[in-house]
Amino acid sequence: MEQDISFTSLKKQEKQARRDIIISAAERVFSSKPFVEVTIRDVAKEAGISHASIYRYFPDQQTLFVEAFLRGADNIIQFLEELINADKKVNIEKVTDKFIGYLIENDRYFRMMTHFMLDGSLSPELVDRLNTAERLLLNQMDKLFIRIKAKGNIRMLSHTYFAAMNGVLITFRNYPGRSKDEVADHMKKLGKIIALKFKS
Amino acid sequence: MEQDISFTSLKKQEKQARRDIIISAAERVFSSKPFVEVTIRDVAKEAGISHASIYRYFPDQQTLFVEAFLRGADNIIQFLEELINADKKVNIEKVTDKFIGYLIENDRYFRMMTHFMLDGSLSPELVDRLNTAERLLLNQMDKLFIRIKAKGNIRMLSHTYFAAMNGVLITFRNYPGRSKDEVADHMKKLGKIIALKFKS
DNA sequence: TGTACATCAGTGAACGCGCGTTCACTGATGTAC
DNA sequence: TGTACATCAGTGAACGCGCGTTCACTGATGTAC
Repeated sequence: MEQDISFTSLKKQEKQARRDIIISAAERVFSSKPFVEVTIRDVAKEAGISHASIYRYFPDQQTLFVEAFLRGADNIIQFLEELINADKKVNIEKVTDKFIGYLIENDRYFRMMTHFMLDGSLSPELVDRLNTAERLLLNQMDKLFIRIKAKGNIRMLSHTYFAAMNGVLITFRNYPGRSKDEVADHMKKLGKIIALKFKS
Repeated sequence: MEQDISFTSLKKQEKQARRDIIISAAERVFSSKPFVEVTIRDVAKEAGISHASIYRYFPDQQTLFVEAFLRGADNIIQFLEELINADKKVNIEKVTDKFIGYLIENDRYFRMMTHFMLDGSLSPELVDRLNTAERLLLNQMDKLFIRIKAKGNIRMLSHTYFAAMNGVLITFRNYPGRSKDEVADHMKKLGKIIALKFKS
């Protein structure tokens, strides 16, 4: 019986490992093209399996994409947490600069985030999970503002700061005639302006 | 001959009028569903014609959608211009509040704008036209900052302000469990925080 | 050890659908003589 | 005035494509006796 349990659980682990491989493949595909253009066939090809096999691990496309998004959201939150706790004296300019750099570097997170923010046709369950992730991110920003001793309604500041960051990244994403580096530079300059405004 | 010219030009006018009707129909459809879900068949139905007829007036879908967007962009710019010139003494809080209200009310403009900002697969010609419109909008914001005697690089302020506005509208568009009015209210509150930061 | 059976990952082919676009046609209107 | 023709808006049907998803099957592995 004990044998049996460990065999079964090992199988489950293996299945989970294969699931993870598919999610990672999905993340890679999301790096390479706009969210709405990513297909099940793309992900399967990237993972090196047949597209029909995806359905051994996920009931449908939406579930797979949500899993990939949530993993990305976790990474963003973790990065921001480390960033805020890195130094004894937190510096909002530095945090903003590095945060923008991270989101540019990990473009897929940003792609997925904006897609889910704009998509109105989400199941309530998904909206819930999305919202939980957003709240965790805002909690980190709250910590940032508390540590710089900001005045007023902290949560509202976090909302505004978060929205402004998103806006910079979305608005200048396709800055025509600029290289990737020039765009990053411009975004960081705007980020600095925002950081300074939120400092006082 | 003179007869001939006036007949021909009248025909052209009529054709243009029918084109305009289709564009208006497209705008109405864009109000009702996400950009990527709008089809040629939707627009045709809204305009009361067969979907094949669209192709008498526009070479392809993209051209029609771009025309609709540019008309929307013109409206936004005009609204902002009037807003800034409305009072003798311009008030950035008031301008921000009304501007956000306008974009919420005319949701289709915002939908189209964000779509085009995020879509990386645009023809260079379209990118150009899009950019021209964006620059006209930023020019208005420059005027705003000049009139409130802002310090520093005015254009960079406009970029930051514009991005922050976009961010607010995108980030809280699907605020779960809130009514349309509550969302508008929240956005305006965040807008006020931004306006105050840009005032000093 | 051998044999019949169960489980399940993996797959190529196919289904059903909706889309943008094109085609072949109709019918109304104006023109030439 | 009548007739043959040109123009063009409008259309239903069809084409070609790509997608998410399902199906029927194979083949490997483990289990029961």
